[in-house]
Amino acid sequence: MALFLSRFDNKVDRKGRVSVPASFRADLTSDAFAGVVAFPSPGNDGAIDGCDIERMKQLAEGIDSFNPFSNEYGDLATAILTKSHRLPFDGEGRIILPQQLLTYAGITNMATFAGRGATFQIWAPEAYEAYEAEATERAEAQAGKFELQRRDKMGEGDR
Amino acid sequence: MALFLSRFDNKVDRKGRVSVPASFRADLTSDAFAGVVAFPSPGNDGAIDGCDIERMKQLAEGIDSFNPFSNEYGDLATAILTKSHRLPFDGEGRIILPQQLLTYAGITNMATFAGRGATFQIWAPEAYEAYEAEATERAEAQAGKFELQRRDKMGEGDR
DNA sequence: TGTTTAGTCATTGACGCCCATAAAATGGCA
DNA sequence: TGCCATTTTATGGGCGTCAATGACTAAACA
Repeated sequence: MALFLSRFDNKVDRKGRVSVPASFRADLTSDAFAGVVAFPSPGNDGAIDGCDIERMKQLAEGIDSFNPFSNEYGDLATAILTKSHRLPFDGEGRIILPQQLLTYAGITNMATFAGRGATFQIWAPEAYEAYEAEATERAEAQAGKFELQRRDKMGEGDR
Repeated sequence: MALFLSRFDNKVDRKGRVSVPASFRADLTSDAFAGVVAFPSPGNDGAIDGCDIERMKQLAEGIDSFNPFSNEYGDLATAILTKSHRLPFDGEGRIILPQQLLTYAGITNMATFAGRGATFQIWAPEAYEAYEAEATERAEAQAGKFELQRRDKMGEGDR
């Protein structure tokens, strides 16, 4: 599984191109596709979720396990799959963020890449600052709970 | 499995021809057939469901292997299979949408292609806008349910 | 022979690909 | 530990190619 860490603030040029952090690229390059899959985050308003093609395939297969003509399938496909974009790397490891995503995230000059383990997010720097402050506060409040959760998971794995 | 993503709004010319998004074409081209299989969506009124020939075969087999004496599924099979069209690509990757489907979907000048993973849909742009708004709202309300589903899937994969 | 239908060619604008430069990180060596 | 050399990364710009679409021509039908 991919492991995206750290924060990077990169420039968006006139053509809408952004360098994807070099440390992310290896995990985003496979035989199937070399680039990012990006979509408006269902969880964080103003954030773009990014992941590799494999993860998106898993997501699509998960959705496909519903009846294809059901509301569940349609709603999830519409909220995620139709709003997703394949963004291939150019020779320099850059991607072009579509106008739609730039507008949604309020990105103009700079884009903040925030590693989140299996996925990452792309934000307008100011928006990320605000989010980080809130999220950090919440994380501290829930730190104890998280430790417990993690120990349980690891226990399962050992069995 | 095919992975159709994103949304594309393409022009429909006087003869009912539309360019299929280039990124869809690879997944729609096989030895068996190069083109789209299209039928009125059983799930969304006003939408045309599109897929590759392989998926349609699976659909036909799925229906066939299910209780063949069930009226519900018999009707559904007839509705889908009889109303399906093979729409081959021309030299430029365009298809001709039959009058019947154009009328059904209310498509005149423009057609919206909406990627849905293993399949995609074709809409009149205005109709899609309205649907997207509803579907996104419902999806947000059910986000928790979806997360649960995904976690189950990933758990299975690890075992 | 007029009219519709499908296949082929032409245009234009966006995007992919390439090269150049600058800034930063890394490693070697004194 | 401090300095220099080398490599990697980030960024900017130019140009060719391909996708989307419009126009044209040939074929089929009445």
